[in-house]
Amino acid sequence: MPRGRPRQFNEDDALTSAMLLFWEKGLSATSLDDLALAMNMNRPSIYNAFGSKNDLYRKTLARFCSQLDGGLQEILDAAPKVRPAFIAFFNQAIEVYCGNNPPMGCLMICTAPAEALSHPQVGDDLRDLIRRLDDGFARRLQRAQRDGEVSRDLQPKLAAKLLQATLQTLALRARSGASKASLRKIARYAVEELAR
Amino acid sequence: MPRGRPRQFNEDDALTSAMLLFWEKGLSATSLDDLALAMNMNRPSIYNAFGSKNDLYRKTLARFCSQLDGGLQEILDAAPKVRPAFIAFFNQAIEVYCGNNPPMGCLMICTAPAEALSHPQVGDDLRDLIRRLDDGFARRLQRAQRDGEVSRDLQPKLAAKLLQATLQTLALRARSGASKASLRKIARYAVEELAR
DNA sequence: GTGATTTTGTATTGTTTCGCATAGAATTAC
DNA sequence: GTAATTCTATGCGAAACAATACAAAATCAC
Repeated sequence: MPRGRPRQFNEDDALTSAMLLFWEKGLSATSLDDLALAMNMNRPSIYNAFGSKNDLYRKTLARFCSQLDGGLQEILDAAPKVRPAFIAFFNQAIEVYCGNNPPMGCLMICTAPAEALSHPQVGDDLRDLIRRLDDGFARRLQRAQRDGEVSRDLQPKLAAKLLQATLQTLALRARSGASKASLRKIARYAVEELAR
Repeated sequence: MPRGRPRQFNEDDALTSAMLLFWEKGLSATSLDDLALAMNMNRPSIYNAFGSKNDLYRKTLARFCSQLDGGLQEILDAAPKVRPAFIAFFNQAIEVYCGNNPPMGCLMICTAPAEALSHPQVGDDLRDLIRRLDDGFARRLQRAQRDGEVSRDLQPKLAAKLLQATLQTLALRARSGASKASLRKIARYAVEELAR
């Protein structure tokens, strides 16, 4: 049990509120006043709990990515057949990318690149996510190759990068207003053409 | 010949300087002081010549895109064979994306999504570029289909969207530090798998 | 030359920004 | 109870911000 005055806010909820704001407006365009309002906290409490604005942004990135890279990787591994696995993965991503109003795409892909050069740590976060997804996709394709589900002369590492390109285009297109249906078509075609 | 005091700056050079700054830092993180310094202009002169900071950003977007969508579309149409055409297109894009130090990717793809929701006109600019590239790619694939270069059951419009996904991943990966060589591999594999 | 016109440079507007200092409130340990 | 601890709340302050006002400077038309 902590000693002092109990916190008035729920750390997880506050982080979610911050994430939604960063997701919509990006890092630079979001002010601490905006955050304080949305998180229902005073600025000093934010500093105390999460550090600087940059720290807070990176914490929202980390949680977003661990869910994406964890929860979705699970989907990928669960399904026994590779193509339904990827289809389910992409459909879940589409739900996230289009799940807000207006659709906001991917927090990382749509807001981090703009900051990556000014804030090297954000660049590192971006690079890490890309690499983890490349690796996860490649492993799933290699498994499918062992299972004889895909051609022997498919190149898992390169195909994985194009499947991630597909994920990225879903994020960007979602943010620019594309419909779920059109995104699902892209995903289905990508899986047919790239994992065969 | 203009009537009043002659301009001390070259509009094209000034726009280029502004573009490089926006390209590196994005719209929100770039201040008018930064711009004035880089463009070698006073703030009032910037307003007079280019309007508000948003207007200036969108003017840099417009010029960047017209070069991308014009100059590169030319490459695409010039080559008689579809796969070399796309390879040349992607290699040219890689040169642009990795042509600065550090590599900055694509001005539109790496900086506009973050602003797209707060500034609807930027969202429109993004949507327009995506649509124009989809259309240009699809037309080139249809031509290849008429020429018998690619399979009759290839779906040009969907394949075009995946080729654009390839272009986008090149931009994002360039900005997160990937080497030209690794990007060229991705491009080559994408053309092999998607335009066949 | 004179007046019209456009750009330049200085200065300043009022706002917003981040991060913190400080005092007050709420809880636990003893 | 009292002291220690931790969070809250008001609000400060120095800096940065976008945008404009205004006069001086530089050109053209005539």
